[in-house]
Amino acid sequence: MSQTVVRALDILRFISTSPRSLTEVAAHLDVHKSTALRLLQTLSLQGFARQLSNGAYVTGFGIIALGQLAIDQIDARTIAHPHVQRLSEESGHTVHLAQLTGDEVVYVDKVDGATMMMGSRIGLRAETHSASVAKVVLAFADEAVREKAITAATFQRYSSTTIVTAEALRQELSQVRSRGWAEDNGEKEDYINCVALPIYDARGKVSMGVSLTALKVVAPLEVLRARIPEFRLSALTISREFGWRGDEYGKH
Amino acid sequence: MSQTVVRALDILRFISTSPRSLTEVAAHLDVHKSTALRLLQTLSLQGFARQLSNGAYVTGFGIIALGQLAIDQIDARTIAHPHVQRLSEESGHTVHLAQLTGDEVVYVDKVDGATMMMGSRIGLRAETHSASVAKVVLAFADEAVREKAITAATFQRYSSTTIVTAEALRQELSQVRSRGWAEDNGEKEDYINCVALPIYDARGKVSMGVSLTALKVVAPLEVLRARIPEFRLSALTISREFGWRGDEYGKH
DNA sequence: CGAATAAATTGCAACATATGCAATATAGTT
DNA sequence: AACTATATTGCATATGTTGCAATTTATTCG
Repeated sequence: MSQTVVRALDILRFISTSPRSLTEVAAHLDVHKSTALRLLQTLSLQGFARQLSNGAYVTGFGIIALGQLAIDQIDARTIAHPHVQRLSEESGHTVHLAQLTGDEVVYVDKVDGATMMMGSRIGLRAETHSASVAKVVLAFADEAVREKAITAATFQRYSSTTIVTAEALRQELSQVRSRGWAEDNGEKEDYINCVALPIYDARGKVSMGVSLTALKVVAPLEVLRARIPEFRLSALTISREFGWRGDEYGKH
Repeated sequence: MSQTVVRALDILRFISTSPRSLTEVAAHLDVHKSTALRLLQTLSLQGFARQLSNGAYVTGFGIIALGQLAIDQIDARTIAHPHVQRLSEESGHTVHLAQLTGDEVVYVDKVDGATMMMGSRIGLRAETHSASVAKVVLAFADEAVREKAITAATFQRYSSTTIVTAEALRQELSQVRSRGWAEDNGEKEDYINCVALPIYDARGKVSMGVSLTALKVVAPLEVLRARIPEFRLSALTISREFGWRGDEYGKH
């Protein structure tokens, strides 16, 4: 583990949250200002950081370019994107595609609905105990993977409906397996709800999920539930493109 | 300048082009495999790289997340985006916004037109000697900045119309200043053309440009030129939002 | 399926680099 | 102009990175 590299990457994360002065960066890393300065100089020369006219450091365009290339490289996204796009157009809602990576579920695609732009971000992890795409992927994942994710969950309460214990999450995931889809009833933001379906691959495994998200005032949970039959057709089509050959979607 | 950090960032750029094995990364960096492995392990643990099931390394989701945050942080983009979006919708063409950073011009926003998706990427630099947004920004930039950019240009020939000498570029930029807009007549890709206008800021300076891009078969240069009067209104509006108070757009 | 080959990984001592200190330069405030 | 705060640089040295050798794992071949 390279301490110097960890520090440099930590700087990148720190300056991505808001413009930061040299003094702030040194304090954040708990190193001497000359050390922080040399790391920032290296990052800047390489295009990964840049200085505003007031001296503050922000993320450089080199990161943006790499991020864009990385998004293009996500295989799952290439295959599923036309479906995600169409689902959003047809439903008018925001559609997310997320993928299991290690023991967390990460957003890999997203098309915003007509009425709103959401705070979720490609590249960020979906909350294990609230996000419906995380629930649906973990519900159908290997038990070892599921338990590891549950153990790592923070169970931070965001609203009155947030799941805040491991046992409650296990029960919820059991329900997801029974009915074949996951829900988020305002558990992260109390004015947003969504439903998610699993995507099966060639081996019949689930490592991806797709969700429909909407403001409650625009489409309450019942409205999203009513869309599940047609949503399931899309999820089936996506699954088939990933090589799934099962007979009964959502039931095995 | 931190050699270790430079190596790590070089790895990030290398693996962003296609999935790479440990052996390839070590050869690329010209270091021992154990050195490359430790750097890759550090990047992976920090979420900046990840390993595919076959052992190859690709860009991690941490980079994607940072790239998305960085895009959100670009002030120019926040202000100009509604206009860029509207311009693309109204014209049906791809619209780019680019900004001078140091001595190069970088794409900071882009909305694809109805007919096609383009290869240009937010975060990447616009070609100094061919891209119309680069020409328009440099034409109206300080002479010192312009000369530095011209000196650094590669003048690589991409098509029969590419500008390949510094003197020819200076003449081109002089013409841009005279008529008030820049053009790319298939100079990068011979089937694409575009026109670009400067954006003035509160001090009457130009550090941003906006362009309309189209396939020649869809909209030849004459068609794009014909759009300049209305395009100029948009560029004026954007300039005013950046605080410009001049009387005669494009003429001072 | 075992042998051979190639790639990946790890422990550890050497040494090259990253580090903090002190001095200096620059910017901002009173 | 004086004072304070922030940023920057040269340099000696402490320490973290490095490559080597050994080991483990994966792949290929007969």
